[in-house]
Amino acid sequence: MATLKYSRQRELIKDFLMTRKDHPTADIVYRNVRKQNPSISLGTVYRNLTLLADIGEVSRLNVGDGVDHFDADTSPHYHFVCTECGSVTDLEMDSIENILETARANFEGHIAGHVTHFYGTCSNCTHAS
Amino acid sequence: MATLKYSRQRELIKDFLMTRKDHPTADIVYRNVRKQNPSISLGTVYRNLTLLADIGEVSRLNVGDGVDHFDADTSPHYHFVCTECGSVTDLEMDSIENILETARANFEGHIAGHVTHFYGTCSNCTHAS
DNA sequence: CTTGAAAATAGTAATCATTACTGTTTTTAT
DNA sequence: ATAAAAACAGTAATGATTACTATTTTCAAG
Repeated sequence: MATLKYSRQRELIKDFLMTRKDHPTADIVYRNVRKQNPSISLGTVYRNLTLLADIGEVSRLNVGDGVDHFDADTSPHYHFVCTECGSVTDLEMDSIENILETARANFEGHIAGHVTHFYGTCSNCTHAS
Repeated sequence: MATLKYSRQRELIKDFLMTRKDHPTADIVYRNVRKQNPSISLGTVYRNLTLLADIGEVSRLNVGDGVDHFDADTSPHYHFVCTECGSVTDLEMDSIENILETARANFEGHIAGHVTHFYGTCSNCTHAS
């Protein structure tokens, strides 16, 4: 039930997200998609981002800044958050999925996954003094 | 400047938090502290939790459920979030701080720390079918 | 022990991200 | 072509948190 129907708005949102390697918030998506479709509503952006996240076509990131970020790259990777400028970027690094074994070692219950992000000062902000 | 002055309310909040090993939200702190001081206001609870977090006497946890949790135990440790019941508990496990080295390996910038929490089904919810 | 400036409070209003609602428009299977 | 299901635009509502304000506490200095 609830068969998915085509929506131009959803396509625009997904397309925009794929052009970005930073991780925009719903509001940033909204402001950009409006350039192609000035009458799109913020609610539509939210609804579609949630829908896309639910069906696994995008992922929703919570990095503790009070706003959700969205990423069209759903492959497993890690993120860095700059505490100076607030930017959220991908981190090229080896897998740390072994931490799941560490966590499972003496836990009564089922550990399905983990949420990890790193924070500090990005190279831009480090050099900007 | 801004010398800290004693406050009975702040003491009640801190004391309550120390009695709990789960990680209550501001609202839960509020509802409990009211038992000792029925006239305390929610704003006071928020302000003091923020203040205590700022001076490092408690830590603020963001586990992605849209509400901040607070922990009187500021020593480094990890948390587990049950996706069934929403409970947030401590995880007895070895250090995974080595992931910082992994992350720093080829990153231009300064990685100061990481935020990690695990999720899944707690033992209660696993057994409850 | 007073006292007054700084800090904190209670209560309430405001903010901000997000979700819900509603009447209208699109999509698409038949 | 058509009509039920989805989606939409626009707007109202929600919920956590912060800001504001007049009043009360704290506490160092006289």
